[in-house]
Amino acid sequence: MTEKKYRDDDAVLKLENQLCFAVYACSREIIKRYRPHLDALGITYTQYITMMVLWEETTISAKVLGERLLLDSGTLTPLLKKLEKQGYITRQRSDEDERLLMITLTDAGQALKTSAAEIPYKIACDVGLELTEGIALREKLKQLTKDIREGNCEYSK
Amino acid sequence: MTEKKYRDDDAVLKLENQLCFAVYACSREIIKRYRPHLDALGITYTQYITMMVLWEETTISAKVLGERLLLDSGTLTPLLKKLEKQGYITRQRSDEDERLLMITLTDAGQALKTSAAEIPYKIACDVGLELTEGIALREKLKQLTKDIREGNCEYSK
DNA sequence: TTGAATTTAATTGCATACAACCAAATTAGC
DNA sequence: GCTAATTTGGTTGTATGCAATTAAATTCAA
Repeated sequence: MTEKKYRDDDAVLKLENQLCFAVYACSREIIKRYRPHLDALGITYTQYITMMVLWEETTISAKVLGERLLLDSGTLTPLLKKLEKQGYITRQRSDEDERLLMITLTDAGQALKTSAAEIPYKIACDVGLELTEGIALREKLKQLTKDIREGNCEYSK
Repeated sequence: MTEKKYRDDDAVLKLENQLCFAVYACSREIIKRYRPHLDALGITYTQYITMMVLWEETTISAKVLGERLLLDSGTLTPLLKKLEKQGYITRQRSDEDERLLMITLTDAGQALKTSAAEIPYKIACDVGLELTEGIALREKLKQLTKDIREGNCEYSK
């Protein structure tokens, strides 16, 4: 039983036992699957989820966009400039508050939605999860993300 | 019902409905939680999971290491050079096959494991999942990663 | 009302990720 | 044995991610 205890202590630092690595690896593999479909549209994965927010909102401040995507300005600023250069969005300061950078979907950006519409179906096929199972997994991950962000554990600062 | 159909079509491109974004966002938030603990050790998250494999194997080829971590040489090569510079590993060509770069844990690398041993417990506290629930989520993600990599769907190339 | 605190983007620096390409070593066929 | 194909790392270029800092605009407070 001493030996068993030894193995258990070691187990917490084994890669295969890490939830973090399971999430991290899965994320990268999923995004890799999107690439060929997104290459056809000329956008990256991060640009794709950014456009997704714009297809819902049409106009949104960079700050709120960052909150939705959980990305900060260091990531968003260059990404939004690229989307502007590609003609999918416009970037202009708010009249009421010059600090706010308002992002607006262009007609070309709206048109891109039509091209993107088939992607989720193609990916769903890859994933091979039942719809209800996929939804359950997604909601579990959302809850986990929320818990981690709120961090109600005093142990870790 | 026409209106309902319209809403359903739109739903597939909504950010909140994407499993990919749930995984992607969760991954980044988890890694963000690791940062303060890993900063104390002077390593990054990717270096941490790399060391995790070395703590199990002691010696491993760069190729097999990449297969374990699902990372390619473009990511691993500079990362391993940094770990070598920090004294945690050695990099040397195999005698039998000069193409193979053998990575070996040093004493300092082994010692680092002791410092890292508490991290999983601290993170587990943040995550706030029941053990069995965390295991279930982890295994679900592993299966999903496997399915995506194998990609038994002819629809997406 | 005016100087301090706050908010919001942008910038900088560092560390991934990964596709595409390249070079060296090895193996396979003939 | 010798050449072609394969294997394995390394390099390059592009695009994130994110902490830390800066700068401009706005709000708050005495």
